[in-house]
Amino acid sequence: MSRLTNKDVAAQLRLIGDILQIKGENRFRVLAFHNAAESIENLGQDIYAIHRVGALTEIPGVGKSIAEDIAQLLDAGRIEFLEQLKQEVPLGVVEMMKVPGVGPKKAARLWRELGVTDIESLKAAAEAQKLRGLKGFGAKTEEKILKGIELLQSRKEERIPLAAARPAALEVVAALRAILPKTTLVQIEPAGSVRRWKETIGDLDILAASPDPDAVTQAFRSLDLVTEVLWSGRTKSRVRLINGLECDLRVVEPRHWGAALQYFTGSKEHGVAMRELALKQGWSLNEYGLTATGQGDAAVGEQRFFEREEDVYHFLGLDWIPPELRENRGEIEAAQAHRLPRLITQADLQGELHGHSDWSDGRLSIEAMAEAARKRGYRYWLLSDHSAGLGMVGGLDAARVREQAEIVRRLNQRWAEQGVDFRLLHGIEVEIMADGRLGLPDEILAELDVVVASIHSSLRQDRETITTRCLKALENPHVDILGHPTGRLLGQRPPTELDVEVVLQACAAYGVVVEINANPARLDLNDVHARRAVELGCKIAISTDAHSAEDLDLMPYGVATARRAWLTPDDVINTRPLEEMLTLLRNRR
DNA sequence: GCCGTTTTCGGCCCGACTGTTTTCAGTCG
Repeated sequence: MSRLTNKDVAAQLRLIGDILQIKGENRFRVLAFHNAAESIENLGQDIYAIHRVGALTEIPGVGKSIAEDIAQLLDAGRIEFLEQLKQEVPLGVVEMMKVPGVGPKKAARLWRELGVTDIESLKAAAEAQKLRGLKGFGAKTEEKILKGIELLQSRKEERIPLAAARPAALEVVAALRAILPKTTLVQIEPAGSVRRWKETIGDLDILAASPDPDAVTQAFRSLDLVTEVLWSGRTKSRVRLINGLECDLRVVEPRHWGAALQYFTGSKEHGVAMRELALKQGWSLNEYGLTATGQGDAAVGEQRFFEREEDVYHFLGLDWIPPELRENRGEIEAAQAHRLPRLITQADLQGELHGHSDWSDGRLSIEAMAEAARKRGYRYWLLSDHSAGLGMVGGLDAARVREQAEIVRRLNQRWAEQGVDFRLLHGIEVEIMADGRLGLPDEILAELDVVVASIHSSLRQDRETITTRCLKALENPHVDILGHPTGRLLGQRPPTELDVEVVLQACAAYGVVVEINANPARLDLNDVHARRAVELGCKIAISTDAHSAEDLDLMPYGVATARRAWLTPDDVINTRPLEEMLTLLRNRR
């Protein structure tokens, strides 16, 4: 039996919830399965490890019953309850819920009343205009479903990388600011997962505050960036942008701004937890503000509005929670106890510890890259070109490394003479070869300031092989940093099978620093794993892995990932002054 | 099915928009 990931387990539980939903089961029972699935996906630890110590019920949202289902799945490869459910409802009917506008109720009726069992037969039925015969279904619903199927089948990736979505959201914001006067457009900001800096984005959410919502909605609908208005109401509308992204705009009155921004930033799970917390204090929380339920001290119906978001949190007894933390992973409890971490910021960084020149696959000379780093305010930058042992790009052999050393020495000498406070560190991104040996001999590695070790090839090795390979590399005392540990490329290449938990434990034990690769296509480690790494005692380096000067500007994505992982400046070594940072590396043994 | 500053029962977040319903259910986020 192949090993399951947390995501696989979550998918099975979610499927149970979906089938129950189609069967019309109690919605809270459905919710329980969906909540448990969400919770397992957000877990920093491998679910097998939790199961091994019998701690499944300690996972939030997992009780006795769901714990038994998970145990069955991990031990026997199948959940008996799910197998029964699959006998009752065809999987194609569950799939039908992916079509926009088709939920559990419609899917169930299409199946029972028309005999439609999957998306293909749904399409055929809609084309034959059979849907409009059903009570509650009309011609518009039929068209909407056909269009939805087309959209679904044309779309390859459901979510796009933040680096593509964020500029698009900012562009919409800038375009509206350019058209509307400040008196009409009092506030406007991207909300949703863009504001939380989530690594991938489903659609864009933008929030505006205005005394004249119609004017803002009108301007939004007629932007040049908009190709299609999907629907549009009094305060809320959805369009498709020229880049294919869907974008929602919500307009509220200025006095509602604080509550609305809290509401539309999400995540859904954070929002639900916040509204539950408010209820306990006798207030119902929505996007407009708080309304007293009569269960607390305030009189029923009493309302509170907030022009600033922080005041919503403060009113409920919480410190303001940075958007990056809003995933219901303990941030509300921490804010209540006034124990939120002092999150790292870009300004805390003093240098970078992973980058390339034209000696391997970078675009610029060593000097140009170093100057680009210096211009961005860094005090040090690590030149770490690829080593030999990596077939696809011209990796450096021992002789070339020594040639580089001379160039680095001369550049540093020149800056020193000019009184420039900048140091070019000489390192390598040494290849961890398929058998775990490194791409350069130890005596060369010993001559370098910092060694980053990474995997770029034989990415499809099985879990045990690639984990053992990585552990072997970590044992080498010259390895300082483990680069982009899982090798994933968002939307292009899945992570390797690497047992991240075991590797992080080894990094903690050996004192190897773990990288958060800031390139938005990588973000590797991701937020959940980075948080786990620090829990296990690892230190982190955040680096862009720059191959050009512009790549250096990708750092905000790495910082955001670190913030989503709850990291403080203390957890990250490149917040330290040069000598202190180097001492940390050298003292690891 | 889960959970506990209403703790082993009785709750479980909230509202906008659409389509087709003449008063609201379904979907979505």
